[in-house]
Amino acid sequence: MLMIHQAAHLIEESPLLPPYPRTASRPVDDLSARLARMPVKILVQHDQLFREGDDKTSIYQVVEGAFVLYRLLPNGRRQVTGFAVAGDMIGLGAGASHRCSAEASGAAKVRMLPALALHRMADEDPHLGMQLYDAMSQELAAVQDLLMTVGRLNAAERVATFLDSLSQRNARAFRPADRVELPMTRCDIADFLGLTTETVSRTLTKLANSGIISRHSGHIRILNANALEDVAAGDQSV
Amino acid sequence: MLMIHQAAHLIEESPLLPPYPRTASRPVDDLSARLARMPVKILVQHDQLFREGDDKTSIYQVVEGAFVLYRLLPNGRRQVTGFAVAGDMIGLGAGASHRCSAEASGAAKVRMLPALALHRMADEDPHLGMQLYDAMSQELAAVQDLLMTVGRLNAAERVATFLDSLSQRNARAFRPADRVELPMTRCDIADFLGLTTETVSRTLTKLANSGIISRHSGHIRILNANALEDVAAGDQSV
DNA sequence: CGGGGTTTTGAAAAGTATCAAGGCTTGTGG
DNA sequence: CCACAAGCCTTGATACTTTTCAAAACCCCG
Repeated sequence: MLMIHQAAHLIEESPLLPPYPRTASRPVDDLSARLARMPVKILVQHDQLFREGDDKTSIYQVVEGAFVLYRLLPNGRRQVTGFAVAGDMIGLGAGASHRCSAEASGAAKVRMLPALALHRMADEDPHLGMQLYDAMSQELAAVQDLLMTVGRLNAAERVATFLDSLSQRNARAFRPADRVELPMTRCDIADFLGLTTETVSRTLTKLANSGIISRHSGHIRILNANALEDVAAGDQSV
Repeated sequence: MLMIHQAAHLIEESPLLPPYPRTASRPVDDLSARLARMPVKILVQHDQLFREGDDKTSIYQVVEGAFVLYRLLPNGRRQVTGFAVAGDMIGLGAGASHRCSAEASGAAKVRMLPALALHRMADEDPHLGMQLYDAMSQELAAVQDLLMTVGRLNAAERVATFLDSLSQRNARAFRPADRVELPMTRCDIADFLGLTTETVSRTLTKLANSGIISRHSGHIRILNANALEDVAAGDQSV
């Protein structure tokens, strides 16, 4: 059961802006200020913010935790389109209904802004439209990167690319680049990369056996970043 | 060699707005009027409007012909991100450089609008930003659809989905839905769907042998639309 | 300490890519 | 008008990658 919880908790501005698994949008300046005054909703693992096809009543900004954004086929197959972490916007887009589902991958907090409020803001602030344009451009770029990864890379290249992008995200946030947290399940990663959990697992095993990474619970460590990039680029096999 | 050709040729407003292979943007209202007064550039097959990484000096609207939008990996593998036909905008996006290459798949004409002019328009017209936001939202939706197709469908489902979407595009344009033009090469289709040309060809052969389609030069005919949708949905194999 | 879910591992099967060659189209030039 | 050349498309045989099915190992939490 979802709960609304009032709290004056400021969103820490995370300085990372990776080109990749980030499919959710980065905060839009004017929006951030407005959102800071909005109520916080608390979610537990597997709570859904919304589902594909739902009316777009609100947009959200992640305060804490991580979300998995995905679409489902009638037969149950799933494509994860992105992961959203603290600072990311979820639910932007001009349509009247959500084009994907958003689910908390663990305990999480979001701020919510009614879609109507966003429209009012757009009428009043002539710059907001261009800021939203900018945010969507970045989302588009991220999905195009993912499309290339899924459409043209083999399993090892996909997994290595994924780890490398997370590592680079850390570097941008001035965190150690060699420790990569994996808050999502193998299944989430597989559905993101267009693989099966077994293939993801096997590939991680091979990378570990090659001495390129080491596995630990909840995270992996990159032992040889150059080799990882070589694998991602297809210049080295595992 | 590319040539600039002045002509007062009005862009015919094509009524189609498919959710799918359309990755290029639909014209934005205020933009259309402005573009109608811009010069027309004439291109021949394989002429490139721009390449990935080029400075974004102009944006374009297709007047005639078709364009292939794609990204390349260092090793030459290619992912086609979309096809642009008459009426579509090419090159929209907030970044300073192009994120993909655009190549004419045959003789083509475009109108070009300098990027600076677009920025000036945005400053003057407060609605333009939201219209661009809208256009990018649609592009994003199209790429997400494609991502799902490439990441989670098998070869037969991908090809059937592709043909079905082209058919539906025709229906929306009040053209016969059973005749589907294929102005692009098998290679373009393969690079769009994340397959090889051989697999695309084999799949078309199977669909033809099943009596679902018939093949002709430059187009295919859909003989059994229901069966095609079943194949696309994975409810029927070929 | 136990139990459910996740992750890893193995063996076999299926699907797609690769390599190779032949056929078809289209446009060109004799 | 026909022959030819070049590129595109199709088809076949084979190899490889990834999935599928199955089971064991691991981990976290109560």
